[in-house]
Amino acid sequence: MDREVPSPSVAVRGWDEQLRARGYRVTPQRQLVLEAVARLDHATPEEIGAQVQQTARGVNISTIYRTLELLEQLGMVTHTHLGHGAPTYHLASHADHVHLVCRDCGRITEIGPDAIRPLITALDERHGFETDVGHLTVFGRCQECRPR
Amino acid sequence: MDREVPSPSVAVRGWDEQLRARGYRVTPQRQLVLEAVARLDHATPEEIGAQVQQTARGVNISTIYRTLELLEQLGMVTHTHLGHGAPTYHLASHADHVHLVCRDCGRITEIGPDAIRPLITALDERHGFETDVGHLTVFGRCQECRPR
DNA sequence: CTAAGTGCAAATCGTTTGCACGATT
DNA sequence: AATCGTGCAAACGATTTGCACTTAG
Repeated sequence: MDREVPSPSVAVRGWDEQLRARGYRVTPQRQLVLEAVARLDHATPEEIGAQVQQTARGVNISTIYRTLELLEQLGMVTHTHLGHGAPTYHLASHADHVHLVCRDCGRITEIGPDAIRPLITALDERHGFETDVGHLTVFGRCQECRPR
Repeated sequence: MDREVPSPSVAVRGWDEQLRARGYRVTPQRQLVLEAVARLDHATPEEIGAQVQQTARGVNISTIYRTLELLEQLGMVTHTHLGHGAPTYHLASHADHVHLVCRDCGRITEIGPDAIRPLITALDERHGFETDVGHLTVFGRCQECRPR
């Protein structure tokens, strides 16, 4: 790839160092994917691919997948399943929230972790289960779609 | 299909009436799928297909999908996403529970709805959101896999 | 008899993989 | 220069669809 690597709108502090430190290489593709994840928030691999294309044509979708897998493994991004299709990725630093997905209108509401504190505590105390908050999605019906 | 329809090990009371009442036909395939869902609990379409095959060979996988969609629409069955692969189906009457999925060992724990009552209440009061309990899956780490 | 349901095969969607070429260290 | 990373194309698993044939009502 003939594109140079400019200083990124730093999405993750020291992302490049983190890569090198663990023996991975710093490539334009990896930077672009990370930036796309940061910019789009909750985007599918395909959407991330499209976003990346806007800067550098020719980045293959399989590279997107491989890169997302790597970044997730390194703890920089995480994914959640909203609905039935492809998973959506977001920065790990932005993971501490829960998604409410309306089964009728499809609207996705993001809420802070406060509402689920009691759940987390209950699962911990009663089942010894450590909840992965960022991965939690609650399906149901939103205010507008509920019968009054 | 040359198989007669015997009285089923009734999985859903009046399932056949419910179908006819809404203008749908009662077929051996639909009965078999419903029985398979009831018997297997948390089974994927493919597993349900395999179970159905044991009684009647030649039932196509696409029929399984179409039937599950219908039964779900009629409120007889529901599905949940445990992990990344195919969704799992179970009887709607058996829906009032939550799944805890361990990201490390993959173990699935089923717990009663009590632990999430506070969550349901909070989402309702604070966001007007009506939670679909049967569809809720919590990812995290189970007691055995947590570092002590 | 007639519309609804099914089987079959092909199409589609999301994702993964093998391999040769190119780029980072 | 030696690997690691990428692009490309093909393989894959899960699900959907078009269409002709079958069957419940």
